[in-house]
Amino acid sequence: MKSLGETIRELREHQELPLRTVAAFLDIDQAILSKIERGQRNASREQIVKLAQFFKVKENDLLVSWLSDKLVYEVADEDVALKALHEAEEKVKYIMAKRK
Amino acid sequence: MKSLGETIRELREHQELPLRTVAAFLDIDQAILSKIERGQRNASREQIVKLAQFFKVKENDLLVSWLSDKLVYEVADEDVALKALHEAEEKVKYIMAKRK
DNA sequence: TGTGTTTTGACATTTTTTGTCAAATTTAGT
DNA sequence: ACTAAATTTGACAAAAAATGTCAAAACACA
Repeated sequence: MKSLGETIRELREHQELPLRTVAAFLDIDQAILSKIERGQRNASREQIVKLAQFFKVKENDLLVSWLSDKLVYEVADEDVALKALHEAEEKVKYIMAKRK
Repeated sequence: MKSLGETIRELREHQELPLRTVAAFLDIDQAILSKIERGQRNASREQIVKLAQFFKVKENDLLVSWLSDKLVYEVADEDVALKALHEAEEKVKYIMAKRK
C-alpha cells in the first residue's frame, strides 16, 4: 500500500526526471514537489490531476491514493481511527443511496 | 446513522436546555453551537470532549461520530469516496501493525 | 572537487477556520 | 395577535493553517 508520495516519486525516478521538470509542469517550486513526495506537504487536487496527466496514469488511481492519504492523516493518532473510517463508509453509502 | 450535530441536538433537547447553556459550558457563542448542531461548522476536538462530559456520554462515541463526519466531509463530491475510505482503512491497519 | 539534484528552513502571502456580535427569524405561550 | 425566549443568519475580525518562493545546506557521484 504505497503513499501518494512514494507513488509519484517512483513514477518520476522511473523516467529519470529531476524534480525540476515535474515541478515546472505543475507550475510550482521543486521544493514543494520534494515535500509532497516525502509526505511533508499535501498536494492539491489540481496537482494530482496534472500529475496523472503528466505520468499518463489513471487519474482515479492517483486520486484514491491522494484522498486516502489525507484521510489517514485526519485520523492519525486517534484511537478510534478504524471505527471512524468504518462509520464514515456507512455514512457515505447512506448519502449515496439517498441521492438516487 | 446520526451525524454528530443531530446527536448533540437530541441530547440537548432531551434535557430541554437552550443553546445558551451548553454554549456557555463550551465557552463559545451560542451561534457557533447552533451551526455545529446543524452541521454548518465543525466542532473542535476539545469541544467534543467537553460535550461528552457535559452530557455524560462516552467520549469515544462522540469522537467517532465527530471524526466520521469530518471524513465524510473530506470525501464528499469525490467519485472515489468509498475506494479512498477503504484504502485509508488498509493504510491505518498497516500503520497500526507496524507500531507494534 | 565540481556539478547537478534534493532537502531544509526562514519567510511572505493567501485562504480557511474560529469566533463575536447584532439583527432577523422562528417558536411557544397567553 | 403580542410578547418573550430561543434560534438562525450573516457581516465582520482575529487567529491559524496552507501554499508558495527563495536561497542556502546537504547529498550523490563522476
